[in-house]
Amino acid sequence: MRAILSSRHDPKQNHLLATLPTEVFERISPHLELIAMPLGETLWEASGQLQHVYFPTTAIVSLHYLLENGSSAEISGVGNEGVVGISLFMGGNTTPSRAAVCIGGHGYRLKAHLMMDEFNRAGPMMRLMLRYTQALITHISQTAVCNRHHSIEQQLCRWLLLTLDRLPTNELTITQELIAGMLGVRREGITETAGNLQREVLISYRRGHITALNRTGLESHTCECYHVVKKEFHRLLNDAEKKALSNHALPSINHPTNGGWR
Amino acid sequence: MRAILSSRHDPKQNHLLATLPTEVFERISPHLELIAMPLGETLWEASGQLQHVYFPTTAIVSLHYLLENGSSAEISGVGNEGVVGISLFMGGNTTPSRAAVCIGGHGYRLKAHLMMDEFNRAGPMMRLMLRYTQALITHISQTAVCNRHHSIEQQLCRWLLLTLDRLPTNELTITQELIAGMLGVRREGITETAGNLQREVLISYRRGHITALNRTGLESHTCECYHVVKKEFHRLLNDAEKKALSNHALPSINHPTNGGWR
DNA sequence: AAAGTTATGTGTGTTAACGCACACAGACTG
DNA sequence: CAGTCTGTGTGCGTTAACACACATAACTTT
Repeated sequence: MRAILSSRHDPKQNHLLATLPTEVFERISPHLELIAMPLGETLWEASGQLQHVYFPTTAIVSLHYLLENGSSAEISGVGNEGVVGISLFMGGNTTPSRAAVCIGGHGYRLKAHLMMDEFNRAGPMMRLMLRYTQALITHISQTAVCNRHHSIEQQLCRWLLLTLDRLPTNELTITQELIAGMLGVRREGITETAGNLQREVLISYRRGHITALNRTGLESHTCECYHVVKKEFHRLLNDAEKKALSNHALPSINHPTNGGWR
Repeated sequence: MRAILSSRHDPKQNHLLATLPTEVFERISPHLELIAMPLGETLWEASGQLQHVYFPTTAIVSLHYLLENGSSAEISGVGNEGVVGISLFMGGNTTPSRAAVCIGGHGYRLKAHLMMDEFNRAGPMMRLMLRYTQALITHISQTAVCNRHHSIEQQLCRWLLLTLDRLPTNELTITQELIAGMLGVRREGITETAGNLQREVLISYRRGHITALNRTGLESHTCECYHVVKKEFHRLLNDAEKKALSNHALPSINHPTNGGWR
């Protein structure tokens, strides 16, 4: 179900794809399939087998875990800075967690076996995926720490900032209920906290929409976790990409200055 | 500072080393250096560069994060089932977290460049390390979920079980204060919970030592997180090792039935 | 425009974990 | 064997987040 290839869509809106050397990109680009990723769509259930890997451009996917008692918690989000489905090339092919679209939009997907072929060349694609995986590990780790020690307000700000950083706008289309599910807290807790942030004119919201009004203000209300994650993604996927991807004399080109992930 | 190679020590006490095909093992084994890993020793500070990777045999290392306010939380532990220093081959060479020995013992280390040489062959070593990394990601993810939703008692039981599974004995040499640091809770919380568990004759303890008396009982007091982690490690590093490591017609041999990680 | 659906607002009581303060006791040291 | 650490036990009061129960309000559908 190949969708319309309008000029509004470009695989290089995904920073990982944009970072690949031309040679690699040209090899896979005929097989990149533009897809709509509507809010709520499930990419896989816990322990489901992967048929594709997904490179979001305007969508954001939440990797999260459902507990036996029905509560949930997000492990990490993935937007235009990343790829969904790392367990494919890490060797497990599946995980105990789920993946679902939490901000609707678009993305590109690539068939699992084509990704494996490219990964198995042990070239720039492999190195890029491993670096991304390392960044993701930091993100997950920081989620663990944040869950333990920080307040709902700090966590909400962290989540909003990380999400906004992946989008061109400063408006999110999402309900408070969904956010509560991500953070693994009660919906009422989000309502109360969002109310406070709105009173301080850091955000404004209406039914199903949140707009950031003051990013600096949000940053001052969040915890160090936001900055740690940010910094690590930058270090692994921007700073070092030139030298790192070109290990073993493989040239790397075409790195956007910072890819919006600042 | 090569230590005494007594018959009590054998690199294959580490399950990853034991899983490597003979050819690979024989290539690196001359460079495996037996080291004492005394309680409290720091393998690296946050953002420190890696000189070695470590394969614990009888020691257990805690990967954890120190917050600006001084509190801490463990991200994951690593014992004889794993390796410390994955950021080396993932491409980052460092992480924002620390690594310190939390159960004293021994292990083997391998110089960073030798590990990289072997990894870069893109053979069984690489595949094994990636599978381990995937298992570690599950462990970290589950820590995040557990931190959000489960009680101190459940978490203490999880931590004790995961730790005991890595050791031949059922006695741990560790203080309640240290455990509190791992779980990121107050020491008093551990004292109280441990008191309850002792009253129920699941454990017994004295100053600096904890002995498990009833594993089944502990399992019934822990949360699903313990089982999820267990199962995933088994799936990735035992079940699948034969076929998975031997992708591309590379033979795998010498897999201990379950390596104590049941 | 009315009806239905889904999102948000607010209140009340409950609780697990916290922070602090200090008593006590096991274990090593001189 | 006394002295000194360093762990463990216990008792406060405090608090953030919880669970549950509704009221209200904003979009959607017909």
